[in-house]
Amino acid sequence: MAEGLRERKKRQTRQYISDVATGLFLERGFEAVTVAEIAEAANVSVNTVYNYFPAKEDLFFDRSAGVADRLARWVRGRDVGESAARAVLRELRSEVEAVSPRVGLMAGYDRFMRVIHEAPALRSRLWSLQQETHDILEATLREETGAAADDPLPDLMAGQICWVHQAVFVAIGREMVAGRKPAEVSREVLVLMDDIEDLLSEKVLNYAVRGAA
Amino acid sequence: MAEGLRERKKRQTRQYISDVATGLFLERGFEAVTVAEIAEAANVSVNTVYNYFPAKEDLFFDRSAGVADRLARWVRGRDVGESAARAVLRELRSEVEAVSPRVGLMAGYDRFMRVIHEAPALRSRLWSLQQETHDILEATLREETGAAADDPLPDLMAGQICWVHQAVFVAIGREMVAGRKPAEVSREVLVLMDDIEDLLSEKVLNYAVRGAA
DNA sequence: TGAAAAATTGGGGTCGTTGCAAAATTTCAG
DNA sequence: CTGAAATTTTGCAACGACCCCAATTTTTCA
Repeated sequence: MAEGLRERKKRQTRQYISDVATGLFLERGFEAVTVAEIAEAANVSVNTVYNYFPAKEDLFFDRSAGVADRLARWVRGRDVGESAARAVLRELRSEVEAVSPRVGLMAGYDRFMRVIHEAPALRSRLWSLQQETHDILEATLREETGAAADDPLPDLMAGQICWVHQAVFVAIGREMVAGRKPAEVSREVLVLMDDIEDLLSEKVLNYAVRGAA
Repeated sequence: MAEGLRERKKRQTRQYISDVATGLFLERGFEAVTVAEIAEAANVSVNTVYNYFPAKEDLFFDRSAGVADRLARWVRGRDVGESAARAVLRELRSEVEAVSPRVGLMAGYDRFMRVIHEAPALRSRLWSLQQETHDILEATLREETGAAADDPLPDLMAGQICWVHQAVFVAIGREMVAGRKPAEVSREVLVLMDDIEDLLSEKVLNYAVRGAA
């Protein structure tokens, strides 16, 4: 059973509104497009837009669900004998090496970045996402290491690991906006990641090592 | 001569509006206070408020001018033989040890933090400030080390140093909001700073050492 | 003292966002 | 197949931040 035609239609409508909105944003910028225009272009009322999306920014970031816990997932999936930081570095390198769209290495990603760059509201959203990523990662580290509630280390370690993540993404964003080709950026970022790893202390690189299975 | 009564009056008006606004914000929260209310309470028109402050948030952060370049100033003022990171750690420890209001160690600072915490627009502003701090610090490190324009290190080092700064401030904010006494928080944060320094690699701790005078 | 410069104001308007109640649509029991 | 119930969509009105512009008041200085 398809669990209702209603549900399907709702998801459809939601997706359609988001698509139309994203299209307009990429074409004319975030601030230049009004919610009323989006509604009209999607053949719904403004209220319907707000029924699905709590704010205008959510129309843009709809695709990026499940990004906030990516770091935490990587940490949870680390190998035996591997630390949290090294797991993240490994996964990140793997994505970069594969020129994966998941890390922004794709033709046309520069358009996305440019739209974000020009809209303070969207940049603000990215910071929120970063914060969320940090909080989830901290909680995960706390669980995985069994650290006490007043242990400051999970917080600090999450900060360091998020910094790695952020540095990589900022670099990718900058190069892509500068008009470089994904493959080029991939190679360049891989050497940057060596620099980044060099700046991490042994304490960070050896935190939360997974014990023998 | 006093360079004009006009200038004086302008500064006075500006200060007064900001004071009235801050008072209202601390009393009732950022979002609950309307710009129209502020204008009325300050005996000016709404347009005058916007003449002095580009946005509502600027009314709250008016005091924090010159915060964005504090890290850069500390780095520029480092001793002979001292690195950028160590200079920041030293100055920061000095402020924390002195229970300085400049780092939020003062009675009533919890009110500030709480207002910020509850208003997304204000949190967003803090992130902007952090970003500005980073950019200024990066530029300073580039100058001070004479690094090439495509050298990634100043960017990364600025990231690490800003992380230190941010970790300290977040900790202070959290403890103050929790209702702790400034002196207590000071002691506690000093030991946290030892943990933080422990997480920095030698590369970071020895970057941009000032040569002999 | 009077004209130029600058500050303040009021009015009107746009846009994001919310609340509410009416209207259209979908579901499902009988 | 039908009608009532549940749910979605919509229109309308409103609030608040913010902007533009022209009128007006205040300050400056020749």
